[in-house]
Amino acid sequence: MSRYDFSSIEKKWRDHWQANPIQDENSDKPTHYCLDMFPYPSGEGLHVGHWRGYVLSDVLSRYKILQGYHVLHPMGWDAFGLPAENHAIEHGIHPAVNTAENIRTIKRQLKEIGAVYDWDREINTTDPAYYKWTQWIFVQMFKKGLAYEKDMPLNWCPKCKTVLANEEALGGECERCKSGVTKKMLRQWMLKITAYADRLLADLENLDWPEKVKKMQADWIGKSYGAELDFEVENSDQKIRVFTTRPDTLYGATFMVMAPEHPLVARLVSAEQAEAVKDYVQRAASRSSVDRMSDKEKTGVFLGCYAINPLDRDMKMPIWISDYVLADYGTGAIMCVPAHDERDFEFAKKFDLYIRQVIIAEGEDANKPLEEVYTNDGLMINSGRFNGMNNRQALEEISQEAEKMGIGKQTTNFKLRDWVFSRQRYWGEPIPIIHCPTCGIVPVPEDQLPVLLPDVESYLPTDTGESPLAAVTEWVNTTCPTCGIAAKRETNTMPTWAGSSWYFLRYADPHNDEQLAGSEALKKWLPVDYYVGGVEHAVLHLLYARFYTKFLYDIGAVEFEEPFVKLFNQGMITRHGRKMSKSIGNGISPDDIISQYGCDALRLYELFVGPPAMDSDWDDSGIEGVFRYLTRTRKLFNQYKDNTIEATPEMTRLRHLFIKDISQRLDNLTMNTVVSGFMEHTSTLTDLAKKAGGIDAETMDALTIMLAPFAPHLAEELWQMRGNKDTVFANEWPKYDESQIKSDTLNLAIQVNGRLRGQLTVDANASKEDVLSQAKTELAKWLDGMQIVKEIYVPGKIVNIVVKQ
RNA sequence: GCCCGAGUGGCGGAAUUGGUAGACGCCCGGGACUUAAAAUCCCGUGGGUUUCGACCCGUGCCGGUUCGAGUCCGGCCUCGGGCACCA
Repeated sequence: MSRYDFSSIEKKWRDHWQANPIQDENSDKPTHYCLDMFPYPSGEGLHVGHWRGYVLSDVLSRYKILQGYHVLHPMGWDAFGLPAENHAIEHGIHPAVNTAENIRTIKRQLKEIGAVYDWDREINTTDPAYYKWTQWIFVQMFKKGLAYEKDMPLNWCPKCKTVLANEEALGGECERCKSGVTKKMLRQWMLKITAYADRLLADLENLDWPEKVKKMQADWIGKSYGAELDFEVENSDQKIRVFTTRPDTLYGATFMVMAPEHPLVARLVSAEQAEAVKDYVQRAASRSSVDRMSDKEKTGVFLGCYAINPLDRDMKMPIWISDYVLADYGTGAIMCVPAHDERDFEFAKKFDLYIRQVIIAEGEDANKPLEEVYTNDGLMINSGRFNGMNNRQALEEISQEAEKMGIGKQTTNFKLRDWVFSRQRYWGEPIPIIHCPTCGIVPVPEDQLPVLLPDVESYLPTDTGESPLAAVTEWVNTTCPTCGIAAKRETNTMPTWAGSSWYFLRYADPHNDEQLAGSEALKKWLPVDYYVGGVEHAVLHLLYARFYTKFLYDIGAVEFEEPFVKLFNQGMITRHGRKMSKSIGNGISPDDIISQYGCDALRLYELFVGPPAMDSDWDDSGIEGVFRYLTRTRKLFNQYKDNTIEATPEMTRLRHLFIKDISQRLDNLTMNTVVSGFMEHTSTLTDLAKKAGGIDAETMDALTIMLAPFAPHLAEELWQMRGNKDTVFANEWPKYDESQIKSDTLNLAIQVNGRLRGQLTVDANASKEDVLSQAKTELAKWLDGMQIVKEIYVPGKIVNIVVKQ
């Protein structure tokens, strides 16, 4: 038997499904929405690493179809973004042209995977009919005060020449080009995602998502509980407000540090220190965040003035500025407790500031000098009437005390910052805003949406912080929709995340031009039941999409608060241990694999390569194994398709075991072991068939149906080979009966003192005494001359005889 | 520094959650078929000792619990990932 002719089989069924879809669009079955994170249509096309998630979601979709669901499994394009724009800059070709070309390639590739994508629902974020609604959402946010303009120091990527959101500038590096990010003072559009911080955090709890992703989001939102406290400044009527999570350490606050950008710095600085402070502030402003973070040692300058510790008014706290205090977290100023905070300790050591210990480990000598920072819990010392109290309790009581004194209140703080939403680039949705000299900021009226992205002469970004759109004067100059006088359009565009923050809604009703999606369609399909994609979007796309959904819920546009019920992150496929990419030259094109082995084999290997949630290394010869399996299965059906016999007891038992193993493993998403299961059980079936001279119809049916989600082309072929006229997907997933799996005999391991000494086959109904006496006969040579201490029998598993000399 | 993962044959990985470690596959070796090769099929394949019946040792390291530990507990080591001055 030679290798099976996959190419004609696969072509035949692809064409057949195109003409005869396996699902009825008007079905009234219960619905299931299985979604892939839609791709950016990169010029590199897809490599086999991308396919891992797509195969997984396709298998799950087909499984759901066989379980009687009407499944929505759509695909589309997240097509705004820098690569297309950079390509345009280099070649002078409009990004839309290049993007369309890339989409054609990837769409062809996706069709060859044999996926059940519903191409009638294809969406493209750069389509004006789509981004009309992206802009509409922005206008709604503006109306609710959630989109606002602000001057602030922002992450600026000098290479991409645009501002970046905090989420795009992790570790001070541009998410796209890895350049060091600098700060630039610019007037930018912001989205008030912080207004949703509490809900975004609280609702994580109920999501069926990987714990890792939930934790990453929770950390990113970063809620902390503490108090805001006001400190008087000596010889001044100014007060400095700080945020602290440790009010219990208030007696140990011996100095204070403010961010260099803090508005009070200029007012408080003494004449003697003015020069030094000015230098420091300027230097801090000019340094990139990478620079600032790479500092090994703390830096700072004394302001020349003192704050007063409210609980110990004799304690004069020198006020410093330092860039280790962040201007945009808390109040931009901190009380420093060097004895109990590592950073404050380091700062105090560097500048020789007073350290006062206020918490001590239980049982420790209070007079022993503090040698290193103590951050654990303990008992209060040097803290007036709180001495001897547990510090956790002191935290409560000192907070209350501060509140009573009118100098503080309990509060919470978030690490999450508002979302910098404008980009100084061409290839994005224009922000639908008009600047009018008399009316100010006016949103484009909804009936005038979309604001079309105009053509430009040059796509080059500028250094001025202005988008290339600013040069298109005939587009920029418009009239105010409110008062009608000459006005100018906003020239910034939206970040690429804008379109992807709500696309999953659009698939439900992709051609609606009245609403972003009709409520009937939304009710039918949403929220997404199963979302499959890479972990790299843990705090970007997934957080933004949750925010958008909550906002749309608040304005009544959708009826659910969380977009994705269940999330699965597939692992990366590497080659020689490295991520596949064109620049490294280790990418493997699915096109080549398909022409050599067919897409069913590729699908199976994508699953067999390793546990779906873990990274796996692509092995060129590994696919041989699954290909051989498909060949053997084809051969088996060729041989026995007409030899249907009565099921032998062994065959019946195998069928139930086969169904159980595949079903359970599939439900657990351990796809690699599903493939193992197919191989193992099909091999057993082959042996049984040889012995019996045929296979029963029910077993052949079950195998074919179970194979269908994994190798749909071959399964459909096998189904047809046996004379069936309908599609294999019209069947129901086969069921198993546990009682049919039980065998008449049990194979037991027998041990002496926990060491394996043999095997025993016993009747399944044998009594404990019976089994033990058989085992002892078998173990005679090990028990001879020994005293039996204990006899253990775990039914169906093991016998262990414990002996001693 | 902090927070997650993960360490099992030559390799990718299984192990029904405390019960026969190494399923399934790759690679490799032997055989059948063939003029030959490819393809296919069968057998072998953790290490060691061996009187060929079997016996020792083996899941990163050290210790513990248990009749029994890859799995549970305590302490380390290594690798991968995430966050990183958030007061």
